Amino acid sequence: MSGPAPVRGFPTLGIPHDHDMAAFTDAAFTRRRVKRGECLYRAGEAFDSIYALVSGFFKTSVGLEDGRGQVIGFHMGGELVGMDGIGTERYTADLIALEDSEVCIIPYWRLEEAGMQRELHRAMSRELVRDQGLMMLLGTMRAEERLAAFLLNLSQRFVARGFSPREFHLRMTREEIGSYIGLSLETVSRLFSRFHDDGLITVQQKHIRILDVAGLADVRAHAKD
Amino acid sequence: MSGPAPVRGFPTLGIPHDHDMAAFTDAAFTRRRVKRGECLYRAGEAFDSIYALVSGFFKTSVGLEDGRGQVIGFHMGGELVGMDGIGTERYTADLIALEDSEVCIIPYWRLEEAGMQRELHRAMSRELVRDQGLMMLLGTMRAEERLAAFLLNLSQRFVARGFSPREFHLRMTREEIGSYIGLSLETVSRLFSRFHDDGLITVQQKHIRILDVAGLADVRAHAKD
DNA sequence: ACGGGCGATTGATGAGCGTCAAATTCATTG
DNA sequence: CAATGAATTTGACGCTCATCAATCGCCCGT
Repeated sequence: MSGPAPVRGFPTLGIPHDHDMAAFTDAAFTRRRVKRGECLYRAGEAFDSIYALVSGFFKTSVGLEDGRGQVIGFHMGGELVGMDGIGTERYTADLIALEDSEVCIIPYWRLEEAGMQRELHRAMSRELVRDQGLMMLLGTMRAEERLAAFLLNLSQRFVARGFSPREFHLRMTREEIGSYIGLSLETVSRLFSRFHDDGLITVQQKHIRILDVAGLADVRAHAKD
Repeated sequence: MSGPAPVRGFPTLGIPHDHDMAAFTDAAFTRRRVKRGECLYRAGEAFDSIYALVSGFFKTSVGLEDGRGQVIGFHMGGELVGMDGIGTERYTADLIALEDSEVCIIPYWRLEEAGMQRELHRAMSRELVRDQGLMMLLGTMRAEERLAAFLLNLSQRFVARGFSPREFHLRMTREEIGSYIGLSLETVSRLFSRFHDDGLITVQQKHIRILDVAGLADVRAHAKD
């Protein structure tokens, strides 16, 4: 009696395929356009709605009273955000658009009557798994591995949405990347340069092209050597 | 137009008060006793049930194929675990009892017919917030602050369950603590000794007594000095 | 009760990465 | 189009914390 083989996959930092989102972006819910830099909700505000991201790019971040804060997630079209507010009736993080975007506003109470709870469960569960991946990254990986994992994850999510997996524009600053993966902005910049020198990627400002996917995956996998 | 003041609280690493758990531990669901070291589910196994922890102490951990792994949560009576399996129909982490314990087995499909989805939403949302706290800890805090935050969180959770907030038994090893908060077991041990020398706590093996709550909170709050 | 083994403590050493600083490039606005 | 400020790059330095190693003590089972 061996049972199913344990899945020991590498942390995903986000599930590439968010299917079944069509139900959330249906015409039944009101849409809203948000411009770059705009904030959909802030930590502490009363919770009322969940947001289905239709298009664009977002970050969620939390702050400490002493000013220190951290980016805890990047989000793109097809993802659901705001579920952190269900438990306490208040959002616990800020959601900020990193480019002009569009969202669907889904009042929480309407989920029940719409019979979309299964979808909500799945979305929340996926976020729990995503968080597990980020905690693994922050807890066990070294700087190189973190950035490689970050880039590969972005690549996966872009390709799942019909964009090129090898060439994309970063919507966030080095500082935001560093905050997300637990590094200083200088270290992030240095690692971009090193990956560039090693022929793994090309970097021009926020434009990234991945030249050697396998090489990046190796960086991510090998602890030290 | 100022809006509600943003709540900039310190990461909680777990919500002390898990009310409304009574519905989950009702006689309607089958109970099971697990002995120390036993495993309720493993990463990769087919998901079917959620578990309501009645009594005892547990850890959840995930592994990497190269052997590196991490403790991603400690759980005690009154908490709900296993929701990570909903999205993929497979658990994504191991759940292991750290002492003789008791759980309620809640088949996922029975949640709907029991009308307990609201409770499930709340429980999952609280876990999302807990994960946010741990990511903050792993991403922005220094070693001292991490251990102080860990101890204060344990204290809060114990008192919420009717135990003493200032005196308790650690159910986990130094290695498991270190894995959870992103430090080596040696650093954890050294910090226990330092806190002891500073008069903040007394440590005898796994028996902890908190002497100076405010002092610990200060360690947690002050970045450097 | 006793022995074996795991967990914990403590020290020494150095690597990794944060911090400070300066120069450079890019983006945005008047 | 020029100018100002923000974002990025790169270097130098040092601190924090991981690693390696040895010892000690507690807990468990026989």
